[in-house]
Amino acid sequence: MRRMTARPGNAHQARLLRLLRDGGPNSRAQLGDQVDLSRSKLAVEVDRLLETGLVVADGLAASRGGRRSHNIRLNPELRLLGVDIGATSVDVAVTNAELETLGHLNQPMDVREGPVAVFEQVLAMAAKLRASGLAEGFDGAGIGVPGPVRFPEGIPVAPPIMPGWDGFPVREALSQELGCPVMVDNDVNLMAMGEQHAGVARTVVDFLCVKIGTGIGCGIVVGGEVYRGTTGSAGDIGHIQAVPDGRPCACGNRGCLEAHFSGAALARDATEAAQQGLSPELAARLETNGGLTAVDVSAAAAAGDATALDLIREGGNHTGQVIAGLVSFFNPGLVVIGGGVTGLGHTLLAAIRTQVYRQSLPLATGNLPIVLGELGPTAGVIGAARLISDHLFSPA
Amino acid sequence: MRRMTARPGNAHQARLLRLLRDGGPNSRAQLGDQVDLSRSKLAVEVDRLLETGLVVADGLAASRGGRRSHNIRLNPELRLLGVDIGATSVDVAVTNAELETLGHLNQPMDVREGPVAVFEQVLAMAAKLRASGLAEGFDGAGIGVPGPVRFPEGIPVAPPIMPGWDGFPVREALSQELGCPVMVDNDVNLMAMGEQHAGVARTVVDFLCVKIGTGIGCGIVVGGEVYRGTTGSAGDIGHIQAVPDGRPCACGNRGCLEAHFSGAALARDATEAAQQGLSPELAARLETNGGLTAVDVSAAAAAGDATALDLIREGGNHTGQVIAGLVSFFNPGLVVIGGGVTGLGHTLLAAIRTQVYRQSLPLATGNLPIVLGELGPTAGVIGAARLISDHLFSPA
DNA sequence: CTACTTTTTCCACTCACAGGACAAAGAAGC
DNA sequence: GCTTCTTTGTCCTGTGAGTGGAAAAAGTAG
Repeated sequence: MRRMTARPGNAHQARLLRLLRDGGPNSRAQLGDQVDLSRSKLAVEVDRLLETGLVVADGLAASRGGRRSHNIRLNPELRLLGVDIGATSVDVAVTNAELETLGHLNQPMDVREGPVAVFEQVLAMAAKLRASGLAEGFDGAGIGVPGPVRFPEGIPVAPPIMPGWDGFPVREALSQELGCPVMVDNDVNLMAMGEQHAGVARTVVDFLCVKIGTGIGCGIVVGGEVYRGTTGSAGDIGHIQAVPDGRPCACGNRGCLEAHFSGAALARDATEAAQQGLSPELAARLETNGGLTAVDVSAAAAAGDATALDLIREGGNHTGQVIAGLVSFFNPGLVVIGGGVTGLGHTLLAAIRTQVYRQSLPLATGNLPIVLGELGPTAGVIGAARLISDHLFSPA
Repeated sequence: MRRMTARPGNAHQARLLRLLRDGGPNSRAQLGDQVDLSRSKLAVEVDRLLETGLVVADGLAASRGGRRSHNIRLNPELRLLGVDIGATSVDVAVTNAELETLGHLNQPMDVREGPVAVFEQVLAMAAKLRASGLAEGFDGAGIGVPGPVRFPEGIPVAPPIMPGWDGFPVREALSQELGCPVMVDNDVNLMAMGEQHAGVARTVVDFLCVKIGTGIGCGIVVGGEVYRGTTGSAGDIGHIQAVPDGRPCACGNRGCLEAHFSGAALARDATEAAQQGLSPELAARLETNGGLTAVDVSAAAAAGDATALDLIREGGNHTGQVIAGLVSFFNPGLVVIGGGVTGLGHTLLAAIRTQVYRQSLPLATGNLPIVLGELGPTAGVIGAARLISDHLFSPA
């Protein structure tokens, strides 16, 4: 199939495309109910969209008591690529234009190997998905990277955990390789967009999305739009001080949240506890695997190991303390907790909730849900697909 | 003069009104350079605005090398009322539509006396300004109150330091009394709008405005618009924990920023220091005035009193610590420090800067100015006038 | 006084859009 | 099977907004 290069010609068309993306197939009449355009105008715009090939007719809709309407849907052959680059692994997924995941691959990877090696792997994974018949090519790709990004240009800036990526023109390079439009963003922002599109944050306009993985970051959504800050580093909460004169952190300060709780910190604490003989459960796992990760702590906690539970609780307390401050400041309508450590589940959540509800003022917490993300590892790739679809579905 | 009741009829007119407000008198041709409308269209819209009386012709502009253009300006008889209600005093000012202050009154007041008593005083002050010939009536009024506000309705919600104000329909009541449109907002948000309109934040779109007065609050501006949060309590940073297991706070927790540094806390600490004989300077002032306020500390510091300087430095450290966290999270392009304690000046500023620059990451602080507000006590009333003018200058 | 600019008005032409009329297609009731 | 009513889709015309050219008005520069 030849790739679509068309873009909506005006704001009305963009609006319609987004309605079809978010609401699935729709009859012309139903669309008319949602957009406040005259029937004639609507017909003209829909016809134009049909001409571009971005949308297609799709049979007849059920009758609403009179003549049956023709269904309209986004071209089911459109394909978007969602890439979520983490610190230690990468997710690549193919979606249709309605952002339904058609195929998903996850592979371990080390982001420190640099952009060239990583994108070689990403492109190979994309090729694999293509080869399996899911796509013949891509109409757009969204890329998430674990660090701050100069958003308009799609270039990482001074990313602490990604040596070799600073200034690498990710957007341009991948656009060349893939032959389609590409947008790049921080992985945390994409997780927020994913949960907003298909997860727990569907109905909220102002919310925070805290991702606890190798590091800790926070996606900020204001009025339905991701807020990125002046230099693209908004949400970088890993280095907020959680413990005065606490542990030394890689950033040079002491007591940073990330130094006290994150995938990396948790693994280190667990190893230490195992070596000190505090936890037979963890010691056994250390013996077996030759090392411990957050997943081991999670499993130990699930098995009722007291030390593992303590570690999680303590980390949750620190995280909750920082989040409590953010809640007072930002007054969100929802806080989503996600990332690799969601396996820690409700022990973590309970600790965070306790801190936030105790420390923030009632007006801010009164009706504030604090929940785990719904999408798990797919949040990032769905958010990536949504990022690029937002771009494709805006007037040219 | 009969008050203007007209409102712009469409977005173009609203745009023109705001240009005239922010840029002062302008020729038709200059306006044309800024709005991307055809000459004919522009002429039509300007004519309509002239008809409504919102703008008036104002002689001829200087030649730009050819025929001289007619000047257009906002009707100089328009009058806006800006009211900034603090915890212990109230500011009332009259401005023209270009938000130039024509008259300004400040009186001590206790917000705890409740809305009825306070508004009696405010209305008397407004009447005084009217009587002095500055205005014959008001075309709109903006009101700032020291607590969270349900913005659309203009009603304070659960304000901690304003007993008796919870649920009081400020907007409706004052609109009745004054006979003009009224908008109500948190005083901190108004200070931010003031500094944005006429102060240090003129060129920034994302910034924070920290107001240290009786309490501590923070105005948040995102993309040029004030962000108020889900329940209107965004920016309420006074109860973020600054010191673990610190001093007890009125809110029931310990270690809140406000308990360790604010106008009230500073006065208390100074009194204590004076009584313990740590500072002859402060003791003398305590003797003279029978009590100490932040102003006394400020004066003592200016006189070189070591204890006063220490108090300010320590407070600045706590404040800076909290702000450092907010900077990491929000990545603003500017931080403005204002409020009653700006008299503490550069000692305070230096302490805050030290903490922020030390604790936040370089990407966020690299190009981040932290400055004192430029407008002092007029920031609030100018912001109030701007709030209502934004309302008046939007399509009906 | 002439040549050139800038501003302003005037006017004809285009184009988007709303909304009514009508045809097409189906549902519900008899 | 027939009639009546509802919903959907198409066509068409009138209206009003807006553009851009032409020319007049009012300057400046030399």
